[in-house]
Amino acid sequence: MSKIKITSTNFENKKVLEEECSEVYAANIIGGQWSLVICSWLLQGKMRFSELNKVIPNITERMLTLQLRKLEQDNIITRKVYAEFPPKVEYELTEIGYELRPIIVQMEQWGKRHKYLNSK
Amino acid sequence: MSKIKITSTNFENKKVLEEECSEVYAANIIGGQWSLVICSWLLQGKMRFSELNKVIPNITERMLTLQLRKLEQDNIITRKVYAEFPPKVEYELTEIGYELRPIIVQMEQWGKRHKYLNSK
DNA sequence: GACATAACTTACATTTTTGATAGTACCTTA
DNA sequence: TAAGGTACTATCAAAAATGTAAGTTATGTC
Repeated sequence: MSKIKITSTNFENKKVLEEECSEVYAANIIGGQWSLVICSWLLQGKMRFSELNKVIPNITERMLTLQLRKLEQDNIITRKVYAEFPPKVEYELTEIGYELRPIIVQMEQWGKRHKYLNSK
Repeated sequence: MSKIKITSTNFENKKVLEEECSEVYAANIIGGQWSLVICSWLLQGKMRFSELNKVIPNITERMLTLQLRKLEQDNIITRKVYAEFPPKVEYELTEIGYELRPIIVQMEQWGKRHKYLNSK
């Protein structure tokens, strides 16, 4: 996360692929280890940092911060800071963020089916 | 790829998440850097190793092999070896593999829309 | 003045993924 | 006998992602 060297072959490969395949472009945006869980929760409405931290098992504050920053950079979520004490920050999906819903729903269904088939 | 330490925190986190979120489970299967491109091509029908190598820009034989092996392990593709010379190996999506189509299509559409919005 | 709280940062370590390069086995054709 | 095609493997190195643990900041409360 965050430190992609723009001189690396890996970066170059991703760039080329993203240009040619929009599905890879999408995957690179929502492909972080915790991105999908975060988005899933946010589909139900905005949440605070601490709430996300609570409902997502095992994520560290560091990783949560990193993923939220990336999602914000990619315009998937917005970040709203309240001038209160103690601090309060709310995260919410953007319009295009909410449009991830059908993808997430389908992935969930597919995942369930795949699990089921593999358990037979 | 391939060498996940089952004692690592990362492994544990993935396991727990996959159990709770089928969409994360799905993402872990199709989330490799090249998996989606491979699947996209295979949606059009079976292909040989060398054909995939040709149409996918910049992928190395090593990475192609690794990804194909993983997809095979996960029952997304089948591998058929012909007893010919020169060697001929064909890869084809399984039934559940073909069922990725709607996901891929939607990710592609979403990706395009996202790109468009971000360019404005 | 010590302590708590929410939302972070920072520095460092480990794990995981990807890349570069060279080599292998097998058979066929020149 | 040598060269060439196909589908790989093996080794080593680099880059990228994730995890651990300890701060930090700003302000209210006891």
